[in-house]
Amino acid sequence: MPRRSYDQYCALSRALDVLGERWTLLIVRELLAGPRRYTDLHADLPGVSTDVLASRLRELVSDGLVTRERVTRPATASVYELTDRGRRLLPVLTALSGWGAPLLTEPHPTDAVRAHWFALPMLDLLLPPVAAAGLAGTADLVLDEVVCLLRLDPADPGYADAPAERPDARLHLDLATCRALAERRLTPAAAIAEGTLRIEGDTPLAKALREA
Amino acid sequence: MPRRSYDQYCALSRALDVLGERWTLLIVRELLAGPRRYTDLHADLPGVSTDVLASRLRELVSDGLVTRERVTRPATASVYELTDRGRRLLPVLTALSGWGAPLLTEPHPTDAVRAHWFALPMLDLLLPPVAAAGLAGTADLVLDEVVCLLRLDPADPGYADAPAERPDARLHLDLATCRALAERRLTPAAAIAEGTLRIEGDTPLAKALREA
DNA sequence: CGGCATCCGTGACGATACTG
DNA sequence: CAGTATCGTCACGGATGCCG
Repeated sequence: MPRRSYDQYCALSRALDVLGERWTLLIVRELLAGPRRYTDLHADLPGVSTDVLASRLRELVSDGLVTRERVTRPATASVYELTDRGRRLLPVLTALSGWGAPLLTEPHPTDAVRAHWFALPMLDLLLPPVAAAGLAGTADLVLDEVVCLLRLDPADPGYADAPAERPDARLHLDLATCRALAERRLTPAAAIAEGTLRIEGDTPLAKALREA
Repeated sequence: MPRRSYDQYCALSRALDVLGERWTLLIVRELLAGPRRYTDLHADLPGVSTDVLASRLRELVSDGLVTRERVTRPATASVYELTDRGRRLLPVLTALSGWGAPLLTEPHPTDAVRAHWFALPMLDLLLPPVAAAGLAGTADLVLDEVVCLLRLDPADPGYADAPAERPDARLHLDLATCRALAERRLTPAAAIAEGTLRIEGDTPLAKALREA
């Protein structure tokens, strides 16, 4: 039985037929941080009910955006991972994230927060200068003491919620600075001058980031 | 009473709180073609029920993406128009449209079709070369005999479903060519060589498009 | 314990009819 | 023309239960 469709011969409508249901794009956001088990997804998506999560994952697999693999260690579990087609949603997520940045004012008391949710706007900010310099590498994002990894590779950009073993650069900043950078109210150079952004490392990538 | 929210401190979630409901982004797509009356919107969004359309428009107005104005000529009507904030959704729509392009294979028998729905992928294709050349202007898109207007102005891109009075260029192509271009299976240069794309005009903009 | 399936209450949605 | 009113249906959210 086919899913509900807009029945319009339009690329946007077709994309929304696949992605438009509740939670779908947020699941993709989680999976952009790397392979995830069902329980991890459920933990990082507070409010999603178990059946809706299972249903969305099934749809994502059948639409070719996600693969599912069973593992037996440490426990029997399903691991979900984005396919290449799914990873190509990164520009969609960064565009949406960029548009939504001004809506991110003060946190609501009931808001959940995860560090890797801020990787999306930072990728949007840092990937262009890295690409312009013809570089690729990784950077740790240290946001209010919590670390996540940015894969600053124009050919295969992404992020993870764990720090890298040997990052090419390490960025220290707080939430307010991150928001200001995401909204383009502040340039990286100005943030460095202010002292609210610190970029460690002596690799070409770290230097390129400092000059961005 | 507040609307349903994901309650996540994340720019993407915030964007989806505003845009994630059914029909919302398709209404924005329609309004990117210029001011529209309620009846026009209802006609170009087959399947949307009157109450849902009215409700979405109210939400869009209250979220600052759309303005509503009452006019009395030719008849008493409401005219809806995107605000600047709403127009800034163009990159989001082109990203989604670009991702969805490969899903646009053969039309389903029940699919609706409108010429200006193809303006989105064409803007995505043509805006970069126009911007790179430092130009701005308008072009008519003649798609299987149906015409719509592309506003190829990097500072204020958009489209309309009516032809321009004096377009700087005029593009003739059919649906299959349009799809191939949108998916990047075909370059404009190759399409011109094949004869499936014809670009008329002797303005700098027309020349830039031919060289793209 | 992880990964769902089931049940149920609520709200969103779609179709039609109707009104200022 | 531009919606509101009504109603049936389905999607969603929360809780519970089952099964390897």
